[in-house]
Amino acid sequence: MRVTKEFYERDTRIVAEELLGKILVRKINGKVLKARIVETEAYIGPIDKASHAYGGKVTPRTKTLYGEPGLAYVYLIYGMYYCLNLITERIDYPAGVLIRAVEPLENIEEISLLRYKLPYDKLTKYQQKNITNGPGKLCMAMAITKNENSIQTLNSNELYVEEPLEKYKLETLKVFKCKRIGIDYAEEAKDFLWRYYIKGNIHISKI
DNA sequence: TCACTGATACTCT
DNA sequence: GAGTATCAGTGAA
Repeated sequence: MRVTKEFYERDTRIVAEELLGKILVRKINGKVLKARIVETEAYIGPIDKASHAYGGKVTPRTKTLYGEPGLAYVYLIYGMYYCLNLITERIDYPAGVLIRAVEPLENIEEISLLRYKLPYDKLTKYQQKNITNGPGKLCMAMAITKNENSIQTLNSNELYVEEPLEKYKLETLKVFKCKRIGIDYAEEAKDFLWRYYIKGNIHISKI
């Protein structure tokens, strides 16, 4: 079951928290990749100096942030890496959730090839641990680029979020909150506790 | 395991 | 032209 529009039409912090444990689905080369979302961050433009759309700033890049809930917002960072966000709340309100880390569940072979060009059993322990534990890494591992920017994940069959199947449900889902990462420039906003992760999961980017 | 650093290209001023 | 919601490689412990 795919998550609904109503799921995204709520406070960004609630969406960020409830995305934990959900399944990110990506269809590529005729294969279906699935991964559990284990770490997220909320970005709420109007009140958040760390957001690209702080203070209602509109540029060609941030246009997607103002779009419908459920849209994918993909942007390039540091010239080399992509980051995936899901748009929340409502049209003309620039807010979204950054997916920071996932845990591969299905077609790990394909994920490994996309990420390292090597089969999974050829990876070092270090590579296996680092396969999807960061926003740039999971985009490499699931072939997400700026081509995927502005995809509506409520309609698309290429990229969307669904409820976990019974076998993928976590028995206990302990959520931890802390400060966000990599936004030291954001003054008071850098201290907001808008990063969420599943306690104890080894696939998060940083303790 | 940790701290440091260079790579890299796009976006906005 | 400056800055960036990051990562991998390096070298030291």
